[in-house]
Amino acid sequence: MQPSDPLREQMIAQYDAMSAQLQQAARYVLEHPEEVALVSMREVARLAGVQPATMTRLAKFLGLPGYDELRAQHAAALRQGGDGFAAKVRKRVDEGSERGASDTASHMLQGLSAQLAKLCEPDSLRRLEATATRLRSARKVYVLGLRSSHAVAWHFHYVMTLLGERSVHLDGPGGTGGDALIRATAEDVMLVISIKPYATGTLELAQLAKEQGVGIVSITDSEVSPLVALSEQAVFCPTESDSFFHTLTPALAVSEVLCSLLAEFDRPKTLEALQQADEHLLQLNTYSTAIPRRD
Amino acid sequence: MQPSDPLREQMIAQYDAMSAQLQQAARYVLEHPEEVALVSMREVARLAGVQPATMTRLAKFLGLPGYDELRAQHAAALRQGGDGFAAKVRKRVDEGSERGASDTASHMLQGLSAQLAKLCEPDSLRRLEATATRLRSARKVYVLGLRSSHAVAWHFHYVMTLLGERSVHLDGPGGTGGDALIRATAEDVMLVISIKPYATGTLELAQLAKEQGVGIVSITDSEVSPLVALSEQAVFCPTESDSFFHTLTPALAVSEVLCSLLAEFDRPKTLEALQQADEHLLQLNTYSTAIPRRD
DNA sequence: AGATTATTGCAACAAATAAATCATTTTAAT
DNA sequence: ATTAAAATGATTTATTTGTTGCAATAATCT
Repeated sequence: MQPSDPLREQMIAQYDAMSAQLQQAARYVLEHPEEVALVSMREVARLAGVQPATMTRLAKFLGLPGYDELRAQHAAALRQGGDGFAAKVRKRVDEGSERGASDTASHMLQGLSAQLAKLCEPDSLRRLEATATRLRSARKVYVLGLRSSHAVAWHFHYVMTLLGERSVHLDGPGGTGGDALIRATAEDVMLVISIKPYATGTLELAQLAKEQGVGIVSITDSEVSPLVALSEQAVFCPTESDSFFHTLTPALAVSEVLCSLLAEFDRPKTLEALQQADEHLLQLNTYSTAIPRRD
Repeated sequence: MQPSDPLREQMIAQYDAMSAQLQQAARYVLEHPEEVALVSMREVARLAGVQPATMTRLAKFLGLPGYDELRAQHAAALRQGGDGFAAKVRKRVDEGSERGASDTASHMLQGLSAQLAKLCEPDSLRRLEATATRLRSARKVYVLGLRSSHAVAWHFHYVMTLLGERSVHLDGPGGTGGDALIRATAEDVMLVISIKPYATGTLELAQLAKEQGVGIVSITDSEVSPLVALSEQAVFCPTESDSFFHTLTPALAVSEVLCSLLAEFDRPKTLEALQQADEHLLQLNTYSTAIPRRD
């Protein structure tokens, strides 16, 4: 299946050096790698028509400490194959192995990279497109994301602001964030961002908005997120990382993709809006390329 | 994964009827179907953070005779997906031929994925580690990021807040953001985040801080960023994307890695801080898993 | 508030597992 | 043909597995 599987190659290379029973076992393993990963050794032995002990001996013959290692390797291969899209990105994980803290960092970044690659699965793309389409049809877009999701919500709103005046960020000092919903109608859509643990406030506001007839679309972390029940459309993004915290990076990526899709829908208008923004910010001296000196 | 997986659908449908522990178990199973097929029940339970018995109970709740059946079904699904390598490629080709918004999205996500992978280069890792080390030595960490970088700055600050009280976010209503610098000293460090176009305000504040003796570290987009001249350490992250906008996703990823490295430096303290935060937020009823009803 | 129910954690259990050990058979060499 | 040597089969053993029963806890209802 995979030409880059060193264990497979080794089995093929050493096949002729094996005894009859070992060959029979090896042949079955080569032809049914999934079974090795999925069922017990005894079952594999039975299917291969050899004694259980033979499987252990095969593993040792290959220089492995035991059969468990043989299964582990096949399981790892199946995990990669199963994930499909993320597979090619993940393959470098074993190779990295520098040292110390940069090891942690590297591992984490590779994980994130794989997660983004996973978002390219057809199902995710469909959801992204549907969500973008729904947002496009809205008169106003209310953006809601509390606590950790605040960063994503704010950024989405910020970009939308550059694009036009349709976006309203539901956040404000003194807990007045929800006030902007007062005049929300069924023509509007609310983009809700929330990942586990779900902030109570987010769910309450989303629920309220829905009762007002506002369409809800969401970026969340699971099919069983409480947001799903409220939403017309939802995009799912992974949040796991091998650090102490959940990662927001995939959620932000999703948000950026949505912005991008919305911008693409009407390129001329987008360009015009961006140019307006540019001029405005230029006049305000918002940006600079050198370190300004103060008076 | 496959929309036609009846067990998955059943779990999603009955999710709301499950108890808390059952939900936690089900969520893990939904998000990691391969693991269910590949490792033992006790291991799955450990990974899901529930008791072994809960996995058995989940299986029974779903109407299955026992956990073995749950695994068998997942194994069957994985067998199909595993050697369905060809099927997957075919699906991808079909998808490609229809061209559209999902094409843009897919392309963008793959680009982002590649950019994160690129951050694993030795030079980047060195810079990440050095920056984390410098931040670690600080008495206080001032976090500064305006305009588009606000999202990253805020998120970094938010995570650091969960970890302890060393972080100060330089942002506030009415342009008072810089005031917190009043008592900044040479023992402190400022983390500045800015990408092109560089906000003037960011550069000004950073410059001011440096004159006060505050050490500067930064996340920025280029070796020739104006921040480099001010900074003791800098991490560079790509920002290009094939959309109209620069992407912040790599910058956020870098920020998350920094948080993670800082957390790793002192694991016991981190765990304690997180537990404190948990308790605090629990008492405030900050989080919820169900849609709350209002009075 | 008290009673009842459901939920959860714990520990014990029998079954099944992989590995190790020993006995038997087969093979090859002198 | 006899004897080493290797290979195979059977048996045993220490773990590990999935399950179940029971007490402690939390939630719900009257």
